[in-house]
Amino acid sequence: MIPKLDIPDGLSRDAAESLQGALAAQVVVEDRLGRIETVAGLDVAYDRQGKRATAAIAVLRADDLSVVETRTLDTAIRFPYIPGLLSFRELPAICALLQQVTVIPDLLICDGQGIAHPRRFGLACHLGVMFDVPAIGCAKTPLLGAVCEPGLARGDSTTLLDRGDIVGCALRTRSGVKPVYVSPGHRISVASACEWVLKLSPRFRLPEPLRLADQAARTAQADRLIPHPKKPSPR
DNA sequence: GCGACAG
DNA sequence: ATCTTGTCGC
Repeated sequence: MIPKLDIPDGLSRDAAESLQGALAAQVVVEDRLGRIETVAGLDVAYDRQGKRATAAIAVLRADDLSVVETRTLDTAIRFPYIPGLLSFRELPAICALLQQVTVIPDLLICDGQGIAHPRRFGLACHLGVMFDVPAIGCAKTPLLGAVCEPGLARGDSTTLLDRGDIVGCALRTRSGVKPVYVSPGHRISVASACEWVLKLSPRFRLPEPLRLADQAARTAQADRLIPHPKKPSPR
């Protein structure tokens, strides 16, 4: 599958922000899900010098959370980390990786914000719009918004408000553990995004697809420094 | 102007 | 994100 959009190289900060403002109009914050059989978690790990990035994807079956496939890809970093412009740093690697996957998953979850963003166009939105696939942003800390502490039980949540808009929610996926910050990326509502994240987090704080992708990215990053392939991938 | 600021 | 040791708790 070919993404309908591309991220130019050597983009200036101003140009990147303008691009977000324009692309934000394409985001659909309503449920346009279709049948969801596979869900994928996407994450990126970096080396110590901040030169190379390893993107990882973990594809799971939505019904029983069994792993369908895990894949990683190493690339050079071309954009610095700037709050609000994370997608320009991580998407090149993620997109390249996603294009290697046999079948694009029915729902994507990434480590970062969706519309809970200054220009309503966080990483999850950019990814979702590029591939025109339902996407959810699930961050470990909020980027903005008035955040109230949700109840202590698993499933408790509070809405994330910013400039009069409900942009997501703080969701407790594990009793007594810090909540995660969920916001729609594309083709999904705040309510559905929260439901999916909760459903995908039966045991740990982070949804299983994201947790496994995070794990895969770090392992691959470590193996890049010291090749220790215990389980060589087939082919 | 000052502080905050996903990964 | 990454650096970085031990430690408390289920």
